[in-house]
Amino acid sequence: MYAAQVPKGEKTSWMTEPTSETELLERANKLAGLALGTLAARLSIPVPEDLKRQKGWVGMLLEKALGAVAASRAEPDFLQLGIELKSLPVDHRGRPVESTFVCSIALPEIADIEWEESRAWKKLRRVLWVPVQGKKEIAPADRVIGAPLLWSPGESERMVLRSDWLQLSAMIAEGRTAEITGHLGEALQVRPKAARGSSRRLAFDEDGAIYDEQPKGFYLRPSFTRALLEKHFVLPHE
DNA sequence: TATTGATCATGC
DNA sequence: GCATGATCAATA
Repeated sequence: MYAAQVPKGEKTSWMTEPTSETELLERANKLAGLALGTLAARLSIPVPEDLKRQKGWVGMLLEKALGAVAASRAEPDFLQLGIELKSLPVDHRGRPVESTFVCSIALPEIADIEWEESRAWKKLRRVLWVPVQGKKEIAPADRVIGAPLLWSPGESERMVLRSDWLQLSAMIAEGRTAEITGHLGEALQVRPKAARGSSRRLAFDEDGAIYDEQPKGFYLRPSFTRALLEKHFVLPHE
């Protein structure tokens, strides 16, 4: 049915990994202006009424539409290209309405890792941001996809990210994870990341004693993603 | 109302 | 259980 409306060759291209940045960007540009319901119909993917029980639905949909390989791994979505795909929920002014999850924190190993070798940096060194209307008032099917941004942090952004990461990972390495809250970090913060409150993983305190604590992850604050969008797009003030 | 802490689905 | 994809919802 919908297949007849798809130009020849395009349907299969959605299923394969893009081989260049240009190809990825071309695909992403074609999605701009589309409602999620329209895209989902093309891919024969059911659309949920809301995202309460399918919080990652938008991200998964974009992955399929752009040809990312669906697999769990602590590497960028487009491995060959070294590019991470991130959907970014925005309000009517184009401002992010949520923080952006970056990566989980491997407590035992973070002590001996350099920033340049960190999971966080590997994910953030090159990101394809795809803004999507993200206000709850708009049903998922009606949310419109925005213009994509292929981004790498600039010098000042790198400094801020590195500084936050250094501070937070040092605290973890010193066994001071109990002192870490979401208040810390200018751009990068540490927050819980788990399937349930009872999830536990190994950690150690200042005396080196091992104990269980809630799994945590790095998140990008909305102020940071807002600034990077404003740097590349003209967004309304107010 | 902005932000932090809690939570949901899926795959291996 | 832990990685991926995130948003929900209580609270400051």
